[in-house]
Amino acid sequence: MAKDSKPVLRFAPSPTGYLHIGGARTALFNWLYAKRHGGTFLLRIEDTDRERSTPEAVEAILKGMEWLGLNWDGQTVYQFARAAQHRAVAERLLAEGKAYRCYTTPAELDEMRAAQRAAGKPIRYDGRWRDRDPSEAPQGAPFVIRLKAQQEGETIVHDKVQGDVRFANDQLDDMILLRSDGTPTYMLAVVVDDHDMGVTHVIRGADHLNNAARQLQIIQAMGWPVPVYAHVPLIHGPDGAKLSKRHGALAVDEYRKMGYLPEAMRNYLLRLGWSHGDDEFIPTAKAIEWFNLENIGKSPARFDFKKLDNLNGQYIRSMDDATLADEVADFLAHEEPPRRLDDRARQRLKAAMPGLKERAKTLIELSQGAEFLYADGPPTADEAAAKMLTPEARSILAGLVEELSKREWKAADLEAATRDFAAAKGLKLGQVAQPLRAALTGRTVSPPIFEMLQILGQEESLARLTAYTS
RNA sequence: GCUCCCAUCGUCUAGCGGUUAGGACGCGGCCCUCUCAAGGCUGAAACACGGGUUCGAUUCCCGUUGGGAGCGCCA
Repeated sequence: MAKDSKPVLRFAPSPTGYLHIGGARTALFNWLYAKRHGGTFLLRIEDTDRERSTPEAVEAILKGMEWLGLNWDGQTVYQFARAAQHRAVAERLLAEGKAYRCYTTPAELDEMRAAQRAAGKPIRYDGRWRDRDPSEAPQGAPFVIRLKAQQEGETIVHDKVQGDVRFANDQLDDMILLRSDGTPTYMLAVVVDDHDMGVTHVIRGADHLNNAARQLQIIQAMGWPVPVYAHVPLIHGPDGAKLSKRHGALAVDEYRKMGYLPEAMRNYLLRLGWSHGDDEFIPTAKAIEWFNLENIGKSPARFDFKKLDNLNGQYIRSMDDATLADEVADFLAHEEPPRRLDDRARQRLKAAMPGLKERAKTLIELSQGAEFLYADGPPTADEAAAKMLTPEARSILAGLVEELSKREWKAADLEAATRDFAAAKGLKLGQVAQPLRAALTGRTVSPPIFEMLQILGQEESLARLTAYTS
């Protein structure tokens, strides 16, 4: 990268499954770096595996990126569409004597690997066609094109996260560039695409570190500039093993359904493997300002829902009430089946939000905690609430309703009335407030009850309370 | 088997030769309190092991052990 030019980043998932949490973090790091340096963030779908790539997976990846707010620049590049360019590079390498045709059959390769395994030898292509004269080629037999890789010296990957990683060239075999059906392999395709797209920085999972050395050999053979590499350690499950569906390797869409906020996800993912001193709460603007490659940790991290929950709760609390109310309404509308809140429900939701939001870690908890606001009439009491509404409690409630009816329907007045009532009866406030809560909300847990009385209004509140006093 | 990477509280991490090893999540206690939260205070909790280098190692080097990734005509 020239000193004054802007970096070009890319996220290059293969559409063989949904966008999982590891891919999401890789995308986030690329996106942040591009934003930080005023660069470009591209998206390339690596769909050269025709067998396993699906349109559904492409859709899921695009949706996931959008939900996470990771917008990319320009058109999405589909790798398969660029096969001709990939092939041209292979042909050029062949013409220059930097690649060769290999006629080894899959069966022969299997046999070779089995023998190597049995002998405890490293498993790699033995180069049996590397130096053969083309005239020895079997007529009309299928062949692949292999890179005539450097065999001496070493290939060094200068990595921003891993440091200088050295590979002895005799450990790297002659990789396939073009398959026997003429289609390019991943190794060739990435290198050619990154070059053609002007990619200057490659931030990707550490599972590609070994590949980097091989890709470097192609880059060198072509005499192309080498991008800056940053191989990010993988994310592990809670048990330390590779992340799988068992733990956190869910589609990012699942996190949406679990009620997490995109910004909280970004914050959590960022802190998983990257740090900025003791900072934990890092809104996106700060993340863009602070993100760098130097502070990416070298060891794999485990996914922890508890911490995500906490962070999500912090974001919920920091949001303004109107936005959050819309967020909840939107979340409910996406449920199966969808639930639509009418205007009154929305107004109550917004009004109750200050009390609601500090009691929820996810949108699910938030919407459930507000359940009693959505519809009129006495809510169905849950088990604990029903148990609390004993005959004694009901008679206390009856007395309270009488006092409340005389007051102005304002939280402070209602609370004063209730306190007076409790004092007069020789009861603790809780002995009155809890039955009140149970009758009004159907729960034993709720936001401050006097505020809820005010939000529900006199008519609705009394309707709910008297349902238990007659 | 071969190559490569990693190793600080249970988890995420700060630390970049000399610190009472810091923060966050989670967990315990106290305070606040109409419930539950939130908030405040507080407690328990870590340098994997063995050799070096050094006046001095969590920090630098080597090894061991333990994790992980890769070794396809997959990406």
